[in-house]
Amino acid sequence: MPELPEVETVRRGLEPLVSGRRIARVVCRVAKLRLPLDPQLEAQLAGQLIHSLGRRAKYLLFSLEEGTLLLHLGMSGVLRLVDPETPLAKHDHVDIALNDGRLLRYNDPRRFGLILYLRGDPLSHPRLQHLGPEPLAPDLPADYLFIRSRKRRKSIKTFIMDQQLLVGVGNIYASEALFAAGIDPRRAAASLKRQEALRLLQSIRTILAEAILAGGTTLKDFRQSDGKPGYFKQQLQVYGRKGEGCPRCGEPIQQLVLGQRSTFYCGSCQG
DNA sequence: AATCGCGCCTGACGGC
DNA sequence: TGCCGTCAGGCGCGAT
Repeated sequence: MPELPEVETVRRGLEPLVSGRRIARVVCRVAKLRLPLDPQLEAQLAGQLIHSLGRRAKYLLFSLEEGTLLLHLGMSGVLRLVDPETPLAKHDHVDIALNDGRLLRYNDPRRFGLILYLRGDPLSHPRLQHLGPEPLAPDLPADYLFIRSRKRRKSIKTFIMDQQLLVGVGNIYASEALFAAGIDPRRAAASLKRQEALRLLQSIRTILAEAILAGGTTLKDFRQSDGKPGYFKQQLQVYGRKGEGCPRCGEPIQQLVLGQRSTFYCGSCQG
């Protein structure tokens, strides 16, 4: 569900509210998300000061006095700061009570999310160490995508969604970036000319940045940390718009499946 | 090494 | 009304 802009939106919303707070206690109501929750989790976190809230790829990283709390929202995870009297809803799996009385509440119907407590350097954890660069890093070379795409035969759309290549691009923004760059999602990655690959990376960066400014995209589940939806859905040009007129040329938007994921594009603008 | 397909879960929706 | 199939923002695994 959440791609980079949604996770970053959550991070920005929560950061000022959790930094400097102490974790009073933790309550886990479900045994298993993507992985079984560590039975020690409640004890490991209790009493710890939260130094800061960071992000790597689509992971949130709570930097604690001792170690790091890693949290991934999966497809349907929602993390919100709520008042303690807020009634429990279905799929409210974990509460992290802070010393100011409020609760960080994790809700996740599909339970593809992940919550993990790590000691030591979180970036060297197996889940994080093979991740590609951050697309919004200022020092990412403009020709990074071009260089890496040589000899890669898979479709350019599945290629840019590969988190080992580049992090943060999921199914929505992959279609959007390819539309913005005017590139057919079915083309082999290696078939992109230099200028096309440069344009695509630039489109990815622009769209992710704009989506962050809009507070992310809400299709159904996603909520900002204050409970409001993300507003980038209104700016989606092709995703979810099969049959509607292309915003550029008016031809109907096409839909197909690539790598088992729905893909939207304009057959006439994206060559 | 790279690529593909599947499975993990629940819920919403459309067709019959 | 209900049942059934399909689909959904992610990721890791095993087979090829």
